[in-house]
Amino acid sequence: MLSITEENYLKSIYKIAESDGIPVSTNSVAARMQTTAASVTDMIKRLSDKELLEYEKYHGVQLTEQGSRVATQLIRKHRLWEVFLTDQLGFRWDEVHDIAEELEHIQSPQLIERLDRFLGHPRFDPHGDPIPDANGHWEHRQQVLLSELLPGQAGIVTGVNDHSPAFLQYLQQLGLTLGARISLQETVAYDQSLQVVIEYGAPQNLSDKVARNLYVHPSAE
Amino acid sequence: MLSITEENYLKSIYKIAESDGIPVSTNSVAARMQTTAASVTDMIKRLSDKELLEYEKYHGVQLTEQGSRVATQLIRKHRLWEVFLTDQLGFRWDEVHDIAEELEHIQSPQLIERLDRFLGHPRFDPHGDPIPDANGHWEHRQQVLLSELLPGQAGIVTGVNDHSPAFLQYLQQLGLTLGARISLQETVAYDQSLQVVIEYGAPQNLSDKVARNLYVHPSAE
DNA sequence: ATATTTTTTTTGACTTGCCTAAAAATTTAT
DNA sequence: ATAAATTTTTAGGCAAGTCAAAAAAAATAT
Ligand SMILES: [Mn+2]
Ligand SMILES: [Mn+2]
Ligand SMILES: [Mn+2]
Ligand SMILES: [Mn+2]
Repeated sequence: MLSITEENYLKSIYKIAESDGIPVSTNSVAARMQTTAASVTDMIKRLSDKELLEYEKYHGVQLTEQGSRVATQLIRKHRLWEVFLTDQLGFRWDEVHDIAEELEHIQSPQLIERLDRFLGHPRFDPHGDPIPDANGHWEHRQQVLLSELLPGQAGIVTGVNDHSPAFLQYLQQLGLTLGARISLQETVAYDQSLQVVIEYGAPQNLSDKVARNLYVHPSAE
Repeated sequence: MLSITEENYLKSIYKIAESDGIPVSTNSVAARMQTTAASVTDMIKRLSDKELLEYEKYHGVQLTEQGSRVATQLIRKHRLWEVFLTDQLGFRWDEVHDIAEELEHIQSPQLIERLDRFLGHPRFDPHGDPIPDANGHWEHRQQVLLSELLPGQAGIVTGVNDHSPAFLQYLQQLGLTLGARISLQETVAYDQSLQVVIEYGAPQNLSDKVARNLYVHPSAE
C-alpha cells in the first residue's frame, strides 16, 4: 500500500508529463509539490524501487504502466468526489479542489464504484475535466482555448485551464460557467483582448489571460 | 493541525475513558491501538505538550476540554459518514466502519456541516450510536442490554455493544436489525441463554453472548 | 573550448511514529 | 512488610519524509 505522500508524487508526475512531456525533471516535481529538489530525488528513488517509475540519474523520470494506473485512479477518485461535493452537497466549483485532494486518498475500491453509480456515472467533473473509468479510460472532448476562436465564431464553455479559485470565481461572476455560450466579435490587436458576448448579453471585453485559460467547444454561428 | 495518528489516539483515549472511566492507563491505550506501551508513552507526551490531555507519570491520562472536543468531533464525523455509506451508497452496516475510520480524518468543517444537512441531520448512526452535534452534544436514548430484560418483557433493537462485522452479519441474518421487535420468553438457567421471539416469528434460542451485546428499548408487552 | 550558470544529487540532520530490551515504579500476593 | 508480578517509562534504534548546504553533473554562454 502506498502512502498519501507517494500517491501525491505519482499524481504530480503524471500531470507534469501530460503537460510538459517526458522525461519529467526533478525541479518540475519540486515546484509542483512545493518541496525541495533533494526531497524529490529521495522520493523518486523509493518510487523507482517500487517499480512505479523509471529513473535515470540526472535525466528525469517516467511513470511505469503501474505508476500511471495509480495516477489515473487517483484522478478518477478526485474528480468523482468533486462531482459529489458540487452536485450533492452544494459546494461551488471553486471550493471543491482542496477537499477532493484529501478524499482522493481514501482506500476502498468498493466505495469509489458505489459513489460512481450514486452520481450516475458522470463523465466530467465540475471543471469540465474528464473522469477516467475504472479501467483508466476517458472521453476526449473536442475543445479549443477561447483564444483560438476566430472573430465571428461562437462556442460553449467546456472547461478551464487555470483551476485557481480566483479564476473560477471570476468566471462565475461573468456567467462563464460550464455550458454557457460565448461568441467572439473581434480581437483587439493592441493587447490581444477580446470583445465577446456571453449568453446574448451586452458585448464586453475579456483579457487574453482569461481567453488562454478557458476551453470552449466551437459551435455554429 | 493534528496528524491522523494523533487524532486516532485521542479518539481511543476518549472511548476508553467512556467505558472504563478515568484515568486511562497506558496499557489500555496500547491494547486498543494495537501498539506497544512504549509507543503510547511517547505519544502521550506529545499530546500532553499540545495540551490535549493531562498526564501524570505512572498514573495515566485524562483528556482536556480541548482533547475531548477533538474526540467528539471525530466521532461525529465517523458516524455521519457511516450514515452516508449505508443510506446513500447502499453499504451494509457491517461494511462501513473501516471506511469511516479513514473518512473521519478529512479536514473540512464545511464538508461535515453540509454532509449533516444532506443526510437530514441524523441523530443515530447505522449501529444505533448517537451522533454528536456540532457542539459535541447528543441525544441519550433509554436502552438496556437484552440480557437485562426480564422474562415476559419485550424490546425494540436500538444498538449493539459489539461492532464486529461477524456479530453484525449474524444479527442481520437473525432479523435483529435496528427497530426490530424482540420479546423474551424465558432464560435458560443452565447456560444463561434466552428463549426469544423475533418479530412475531417462531421462538428460538439466543446465547448469552448475543444477549450481552445487543441493546433494546424496553417496550410494553 | 572554456567558463558560467543551472540542475541534480549527496550529505548530514531533524521530526514523527514505531519497535525491542532494560530499568524503574506501582500493584498485588504472601 | 516483603516478595513477586504487573505496569510504565527510558534508552537506543529504525523508516519515512523533510530540509539546508555542499558537491557533482549537465546545460548554456562566451
Ligand atoms: Mn492529494
Ligand atoms: Mn476538477
Ligand atoms: Mn481513524
Ligand atoms: Mn457506528
